[in-house]
Amino acid sequence: MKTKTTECAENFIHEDKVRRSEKHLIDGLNATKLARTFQALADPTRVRIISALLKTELCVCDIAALLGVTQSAISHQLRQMRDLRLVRSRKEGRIVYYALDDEHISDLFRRGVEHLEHG
Amino acid sequence: MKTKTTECAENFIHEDKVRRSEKHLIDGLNATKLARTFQALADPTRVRIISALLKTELCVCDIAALLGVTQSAISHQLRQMRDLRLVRSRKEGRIVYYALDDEHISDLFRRGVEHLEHG
DNA sequence: TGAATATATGAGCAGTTATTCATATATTAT
DNA sequence: ATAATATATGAATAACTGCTCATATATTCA
Repeated sequence: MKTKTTECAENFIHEDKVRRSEKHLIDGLNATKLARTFQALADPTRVRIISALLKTELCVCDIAALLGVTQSAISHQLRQMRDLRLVRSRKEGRIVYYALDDEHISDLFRRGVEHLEHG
Repeated sequence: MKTKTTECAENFIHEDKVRRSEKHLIDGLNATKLARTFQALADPTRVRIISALLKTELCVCDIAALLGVTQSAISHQLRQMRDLRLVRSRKEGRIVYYALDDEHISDLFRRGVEHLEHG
């Protein structure tokens, strides 16, 4: 036969290690969910929005000005974040206030910051 | 003048809230760093690789077989993860073993899993 | 009513990313 | 030396993402 092998062996090379690993292995669906969770925090603008909302609600306008980002960009991100249940909104006249809506995420966020600080 | 205003006011709308928010605001550079940290966990394949390595080291071949992903795909991801210092590698003959190299990240990972479980 | 303001949104674009495919390198076995 | 095996990697591609630009909607104000 030709020299044709990019694939690994048919059986595991280290059965023992694989068995040990299998127990904690995450399945595809949960991996996707988990990845999506982290994805929510995987953008600088979203990270800054979250940091801005840590202690108080803010209107779109002020978030945009505070971060030095376009109103449109912020609005798009906020919509995404609302779909992900990261933030909730409250309308008062023509002003819309956004606030954090998920302590899980803000908890993860805080952990991330800790690692940044003494990592 | 024409009707031309997509921009918000020149001054903040809610000085008080903005002042409160400013104190905790993350700057662009740190936001980028933080986002990159979470980015590392923002992909299903990487998440599964991490879960596979939680309790033991594994060779590339076994990781690929265990996850049902191409050797090449795994190898590419591992390279990226090594550049990010998420994993380290050790070579023995023609076999390369990978293991987790960053408890910070695996800590974040575990937190994420917790949230999945009772979230 | 009409102008101004705050926010939302669709389309398009540019940059990024995960995977595949082909192939290279390194090590072991025959 | 030759074949087989384990891993790495470059190029190409397809999908995704974040932003901009133009514009729509909603509300307030004069």
